[in-house]
Amino acid sequence: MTRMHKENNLSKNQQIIFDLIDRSPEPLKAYTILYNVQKKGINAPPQVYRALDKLVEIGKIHKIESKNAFVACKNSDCEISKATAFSICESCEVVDEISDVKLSKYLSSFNHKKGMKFKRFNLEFFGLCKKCK
Amino acid sequence: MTRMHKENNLSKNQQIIFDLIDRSPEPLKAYTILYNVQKKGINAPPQVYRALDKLVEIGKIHKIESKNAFVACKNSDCEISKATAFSICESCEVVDEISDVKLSKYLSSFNHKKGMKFKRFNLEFFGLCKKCK
DNA sequence: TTACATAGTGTTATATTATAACAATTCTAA
DNA sequence: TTAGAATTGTTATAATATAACACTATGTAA
Repeated sequence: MTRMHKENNLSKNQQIIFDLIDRSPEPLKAYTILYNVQKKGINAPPQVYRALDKLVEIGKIHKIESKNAFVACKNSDCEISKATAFSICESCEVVDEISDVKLSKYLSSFNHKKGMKFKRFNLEFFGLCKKCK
Repeated sequence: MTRMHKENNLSKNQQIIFDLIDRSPEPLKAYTILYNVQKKGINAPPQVYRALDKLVEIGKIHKIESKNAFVACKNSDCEISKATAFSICESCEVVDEISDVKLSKYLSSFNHKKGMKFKRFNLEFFGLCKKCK
């Protein structure tokens, strides 16, 4: 019956949750998402976490690890969330995804002395944003 | 009564918990720490989390955000945990603190286009370590 | 030395974040 | 059209983290 929204590769729950995150001016936590989609028939944590996991996996959203919160990817050419960088204001908590080609290239080509080859990185900068400083 | 171990600025609980983390070859989670220090009279989560908070604050340990786990600082000249970088093996889960002066300088002087001034960053690289690849 | 502020401790309870497990449905590709 | 894969719905529970409060220890400045 209810068709999946395969035109953009997202299932029903994935689309509902992505839309919510994408429209949010700030990172959303899993349970905040849950409360906001209960009217759409998503009732339980696993439904939310499953959609989040998938959205992270395909690079539509990113997890801000220091906040346990999720933002939509604003960086269409980030290689499927393999190289993420964020700025986080410690006062107003605003989060921005950083799209800096030089930074991204520098880190993507960084090689560990101990012989480890990196596939992915996540960088979080903290400070005060323009407004707050 | 029991003197605090002020010779090195750590209180009793802080010292017990730091020693455990420092001796561990891998990042430790808060409840793993709790189970391991109960014989020393630390009984409840808040005691562990308070010590962890303080140890992070003074730079003796770092939190690996993607794992909710803690490691001792191996990098005596990292400016009190203001600039941290780690390599994490996705297979064996080994974590190493990266001490790379060039990397550290590059990131510490990185300036956001949007006018934010950074005070601190945390970088986590993921991949396969020498053994696992 | 006292007394006061600050930091640390111990404790119970609870909040927050995340997953296990299982049955059913929907989608996709052959 | 049918089998495998992905998704959904659901209940229960695990794992991570903090609130709140009473108390003790410590450092320091009068």
